[in-house]
Amino acid sequence: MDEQARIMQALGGVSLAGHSVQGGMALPPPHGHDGTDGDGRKQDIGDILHQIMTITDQSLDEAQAKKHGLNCHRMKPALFSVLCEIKEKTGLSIRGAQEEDPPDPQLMRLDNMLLAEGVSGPEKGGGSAAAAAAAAAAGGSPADNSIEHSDYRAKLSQIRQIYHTELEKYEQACNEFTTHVMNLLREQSRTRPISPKEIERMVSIIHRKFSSIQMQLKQSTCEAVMILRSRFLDARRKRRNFSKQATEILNEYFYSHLSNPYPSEEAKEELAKKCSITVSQVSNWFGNKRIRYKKNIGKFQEEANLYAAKTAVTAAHAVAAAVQNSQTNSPTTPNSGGYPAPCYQSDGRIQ
DNA sequence: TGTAATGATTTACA
DNA sequence: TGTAAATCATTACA
Repeated sequence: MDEQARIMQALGGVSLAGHSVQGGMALPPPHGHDGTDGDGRKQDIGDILHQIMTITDQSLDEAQAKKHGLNCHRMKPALFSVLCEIKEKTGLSIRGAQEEDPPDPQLMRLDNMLLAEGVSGPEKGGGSAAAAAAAAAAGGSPADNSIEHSDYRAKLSQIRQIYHTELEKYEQACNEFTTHVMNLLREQSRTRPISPKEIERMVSIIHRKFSSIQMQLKQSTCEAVMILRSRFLDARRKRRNFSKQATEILNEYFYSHLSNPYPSEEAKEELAKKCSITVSQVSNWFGNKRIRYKKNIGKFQEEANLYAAKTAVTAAHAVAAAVQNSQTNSPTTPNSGGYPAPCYQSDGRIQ
C-alpha cells in the first residue's frame, strides 16, 4: 500500500494514508488495513480535509491540467492495471458479478396474465373471449351483449395503449440512463480504475432497477384489467330486469303450479327459451319467487288470484276449442296431478 | 333521494 | 346437486 501511495503521489494525486483521492474519488484501503493508530488517524483526517480544501480551491483549468498530466503520464497504464488488479483482489469489482437472476415467478405470472388478456403481445381482439363469456354468463340479449362487448374491448384497448406507452417510456429512460452511466464510467475510467466488467455490472444493476419499475407497471396494469373484468363479469353490477313478457310467462307457470312450483329441467329449458333467458336464470327466478312468496303470501295473494283467473280463462278457452273440435280429451287443468291450488285464509296465509 | 322490487350470489343442508 | 335462506347490488319508481 505504501508503494501504491508513493506512486500516486508521484503521479500528482493525493496520497492520504492508504486512501488515494483523485478528483474527489476515493479508493478504500484493501482488506487487512486496521488503521488503529488513533492520533495518526486524526492527523490523517486533518490532512484529508486540508487536501479537499486545496482541491476545491484549485481552478478548473488547474484541475484539467492536472488531469491531463495524469492521463499522459508514462506510468499511467501500468498504474491503471495495477489498481484494477487490486480492486479485483479486494472483490470490489466482481462482487455480485456472477449473480444470475432466476426468472421471477411473480413477473412470469404478470406476463402470462397480460398475454392472456391481450394487453401484451399481439393484439387479439381485446379479450373478446372474456367478453363473450361474461355476456353468456349475464344472459343478456344479443344486442346488449354486443354493446357490453365493444365497451369492454374499448376499455381494454385503452389499458393496452397506456401500458405500451408507459413501457416504451421506461425502456427509453432505461436506455438513456444506461448510456449516460456508461459514458460517465468510461470517462472516469481514465482517471480511476474501472474495468469493463465493472461497467457491465453497473449496467445490469440499472437494468434490474428499471425492471422492478416495469414490474410495478405490469402489476398496476393487471389490477386495472382485473377491475375491468370484475366490473364486466359481475352480473350483479349489470342486472337488468326481465322483460314484462318474460315475467308474465314465469308468473303464469309459477301460479299455475303453485302447489309444486318446481319446474323440471325440461320445463326450465322451455321457459328459458320462451323468456329468452338462461336456464339458471329460470332457476334463480323460481328460487327467489318461492322464498318471497312463502315469506309474504298475503302480499302475493292478489297476484296469485290474477294469474289463477288468467289460467282459468285460458283453460276455458282451451275447453271451448276442444268442444268445438269435438275432441274427447279434456284440457289439462293447472295443478292437475300435483299439489292442490292454495286456499287462502283471511290473513292471506296459505292453508 | 329513499325505498321497494328484483336478479344474482353465497352458504348450509339433505 | 338442487333447494332454502340470507344477503348483495342494482333498478325502478314515487
